[in-house]
Amino acid sequence: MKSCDALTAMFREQGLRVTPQRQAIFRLLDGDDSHPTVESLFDRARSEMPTLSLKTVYQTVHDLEALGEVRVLDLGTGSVRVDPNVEDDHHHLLCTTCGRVRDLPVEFTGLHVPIRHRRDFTVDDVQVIFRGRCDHCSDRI
Amino acid sequence: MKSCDALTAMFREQGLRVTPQRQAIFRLLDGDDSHPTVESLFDRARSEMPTLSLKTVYQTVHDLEALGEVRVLDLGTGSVRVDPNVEDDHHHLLCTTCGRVRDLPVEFTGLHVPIRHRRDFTVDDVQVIFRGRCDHCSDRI
DNA sequence: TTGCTTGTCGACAAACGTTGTTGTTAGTAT
DNA sequence: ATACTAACAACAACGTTTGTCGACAAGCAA
Repeated sequence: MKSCDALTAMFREQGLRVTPQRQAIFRLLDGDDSHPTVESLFDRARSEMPTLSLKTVYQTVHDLEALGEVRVLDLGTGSVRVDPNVEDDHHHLLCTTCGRVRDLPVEFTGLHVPIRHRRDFTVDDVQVIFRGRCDHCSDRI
Repeated sequence: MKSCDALTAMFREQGLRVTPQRQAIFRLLDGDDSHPTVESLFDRARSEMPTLSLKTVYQTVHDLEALGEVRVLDLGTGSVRVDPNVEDDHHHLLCTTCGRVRDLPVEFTGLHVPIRHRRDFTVDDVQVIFRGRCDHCSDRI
């Protein structure tokens, strides 16, 4: 994701307005590698801006996604997660116990659909999800 | 997934009762490689058993999952999908336009977490999702 | 069969994450 | 400063999934 200033310029350029609400969300996402849910972003933003609505957070996240500045992940945890890291190609480790997501900055080779199965299908994107348990959760069995 | 008869025996063995509703669901899932949603299973089952409730379908699907006879997939399409193919290790092709899911019966080599990222994490399962467009959807742009 | 026990059914409603609606506020360009 | 209009907060609705519960039916023993 670009810097808050760059996002501000980019939003203006697209005819999108830069409001205090949006700037707060920019700031929260900047450098956040915890893959927060929209709800948790909302909670954090609301502590400094109590009247903020959840809808606004969703809207801003969708705008950022449309501009390619964040990626919205659905890893089957019940709610989507916001990943501001769109610069580096990466995959994800998901702890099925606590739900935490970690980036896996590795590019796998050979990850393509064999020709005999590729027929009738155009691949845009490959996503690899490693499910398991982080040690924090393994310890507390 | 095993045959309807085998499932019947397996359910009884586990102390689960075999009802006409469950048998109808067994029959619908047997040989179905369309990765139906619970809702679509419900619709089809209801055409031959109008009083069936959606809850019963969910319950039966979860029972089948607990016995390891189906896999419940959440590919971020908004609803979970039932995959009766648990015999062959496989991944999935997902059409982001129509939502159709296709099996990809390929085993990728080299799909493991590099040592330096594996620390603090125990991997149980790897899932690869190829997103794109099936030709049926590419044609109708 | 009969009766008992226990798990299941189906109707209803609620939980959850997400999106639509609406009148009002406020960012932006002129 | 003004006008235009997108974005806001508040609220309600949506779709998917789960909880509750009385009535019922499957399975078992005799």
